Amino acid sequence: MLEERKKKVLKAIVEEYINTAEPVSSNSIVNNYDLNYSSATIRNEMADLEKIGLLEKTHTSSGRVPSEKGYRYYVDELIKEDNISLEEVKYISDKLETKVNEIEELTKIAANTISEVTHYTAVSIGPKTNKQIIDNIKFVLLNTRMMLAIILTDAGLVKETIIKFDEDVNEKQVETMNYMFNNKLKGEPIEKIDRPLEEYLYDEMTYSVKVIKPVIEQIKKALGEEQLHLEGANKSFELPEFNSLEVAKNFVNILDKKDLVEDVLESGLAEDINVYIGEENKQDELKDFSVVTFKHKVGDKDLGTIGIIGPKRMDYSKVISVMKYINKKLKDIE
Amino acid sequence: MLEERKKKVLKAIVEEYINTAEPVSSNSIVNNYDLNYSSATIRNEMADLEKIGLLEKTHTSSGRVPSEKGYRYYVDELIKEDNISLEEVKYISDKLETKVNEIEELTKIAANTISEVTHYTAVSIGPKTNKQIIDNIKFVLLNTRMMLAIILTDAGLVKETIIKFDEDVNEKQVETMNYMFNNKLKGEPIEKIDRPLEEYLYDEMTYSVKVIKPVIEQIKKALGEEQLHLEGANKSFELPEFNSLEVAKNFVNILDKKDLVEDVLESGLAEDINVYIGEENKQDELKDFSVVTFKHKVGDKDLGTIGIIGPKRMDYSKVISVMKYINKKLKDIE
DNA sequence: TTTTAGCACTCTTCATTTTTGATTGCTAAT
DNA sequence: ATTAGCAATCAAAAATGAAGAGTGCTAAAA
Repeated sequence: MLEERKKKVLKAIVEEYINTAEPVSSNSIVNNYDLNYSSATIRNEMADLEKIGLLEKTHTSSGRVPSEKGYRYYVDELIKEDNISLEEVKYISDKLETKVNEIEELTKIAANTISEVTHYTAVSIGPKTNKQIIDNIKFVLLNTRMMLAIILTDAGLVKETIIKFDEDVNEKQVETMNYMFNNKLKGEPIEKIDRPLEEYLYDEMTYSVKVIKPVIEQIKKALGEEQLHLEGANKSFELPEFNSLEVAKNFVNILDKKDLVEDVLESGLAEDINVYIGEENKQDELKDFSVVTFKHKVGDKDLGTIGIIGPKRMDYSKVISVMKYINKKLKDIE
Repeated sequence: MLEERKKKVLKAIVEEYINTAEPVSSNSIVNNYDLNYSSATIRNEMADLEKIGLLEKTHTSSGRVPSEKGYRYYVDELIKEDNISLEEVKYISDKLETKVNEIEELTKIAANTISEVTHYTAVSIGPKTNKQIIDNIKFVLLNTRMMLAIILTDAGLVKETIIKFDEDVNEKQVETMNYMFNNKLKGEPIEKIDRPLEEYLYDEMTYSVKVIKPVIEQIKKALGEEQLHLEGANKSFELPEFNSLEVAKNFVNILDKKDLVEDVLESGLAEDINVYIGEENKQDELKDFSVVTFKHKVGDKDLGTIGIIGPKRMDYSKVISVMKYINKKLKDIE
């Protein structure tokens, strides 16, 4: 347990560093934060905080910079109040009130809003489908060789996909499919659309493999496609840490790897807001960045995940407050 | 009209510069290209080419760099043969053979392929819908307050969109809508879904505005949404010109502005391949970049546009060859 | 007339040195 | 326990200098 004054010093240094991106000197916090001690006293405290690994120096005569452990302590112990202004609350409420017909659309809007308010890069991904319960499957014949499959889940998710055939298909066949698929799948989780089901259907239906196979294949493909979305990639480039070409390049590379970003969004374990600082990230590529994510959930229903990827020197207090507020708002909507 | 030797010198300089990104000296092209003259002779030619504005110097004692006019001359007059290898042809053919059910998907794959083969950043956008002829409109009731609208066009495009209602809707209403919309719109271009049509439908149908209005609104919205797609943003960052932070930042900013990229893709006027070099771009933001685009078209049917955004020092010969080949292949598929 | 060898001149790049200034840690006084 | 004061440290910026790549021009050669 840290003494009260040490906490104050650490908090001041973290916040000053978040603001300026420059190593923080003993003098600068004496002047700008209400610590009525001389710089020498602060220096002693800083030396202590460095000893227990919460601060770091870039070189012997430089100011201090928070270590990852320092940020972690700050996030866990030193941010108490919400850091969100009335204007921001208003702005967020307004944007989330847009009428949308699809959950994915809402998630995108939320990601966009977070990026706008925090000035960091946001990513989002639609709901994980494979655990969702199938409520209804509809097939609609578009023409003799083209059909639309529509899958509705209990979470209110609607997925459509086009299926093309190599031979003509008629209404009667589609009706049978409608019956068979619903009969077999209604109430089951989406992941049930698997190998055994395929075989069952081959057996059960008299229609050729040429008809059933593309249906199953395409449905699986469509449901598997995670729709990744990116907001405000350019915003990060305004930050001083992105003046290093290496950092900028790494960042672009990360955003370009969809699998990686997906993995980042999916690896959040906490109930509400996940914060991963630098090396805490499971992904090697992210060890110089911080990530904050949350799952948009109503009950057990997973409706998508939204995250921010930014520098370790991230305004955690703002980001977490905004995310909490948006998460709450989203729950209200659904 | 340029003398033959001057053409050779210009070609050599442009190609050397495309390869090395370094100002080209008289010596380097004497050694590496088959110009059997002394460096002094080449220097004289270079001075002449500079006088007529095809070359530039970065400072008095530096080698030459092509001017935009120089690149233009190179593109228009100096690239004759296709610059595409057997391996590349094979690679492209293989990738385009992937079975896809939607045109947008095919366009994405094509964009990805172009990016892979040329190592530049590719962007693509789905077809402009408003001129397409409506072949069929289908409405499918998903539940009492949710409906799916499916629009098929003569170009083989299928667009679906979900529509939510504030009041319950029944099958009979949907049937009437099916009839009315098709009756009024089949054979008409999509842009016909406009104000007069709305009013006509309000009059003609007995259902409340609460039902008709969201249908029209949402259909218009869904059809208006251009699906922008990006491939290989990170590839550009490997190029030496992107070592300048300013250039890198500009580039990220461009890619982030969807309207701008859309505009870039849409502003191609040429019949097949459009090449815009630096200041030739209508968009201010692109004056330090070059853009090559083409429209994926079958007959009059617009099926999407694909483009590359890269440095002015772009391998025009490779990019144009690859695009021509892919364009041809795409036509074969449809 | 065209081409080229040769050389002075220009300018960038890179490495090295010097200067400046911010900041610390320590010591001794408060 | 706190702080004033000061030497020591180190990065960043500025200044200096040497090396080298490339040109343009002139006068000779083809």
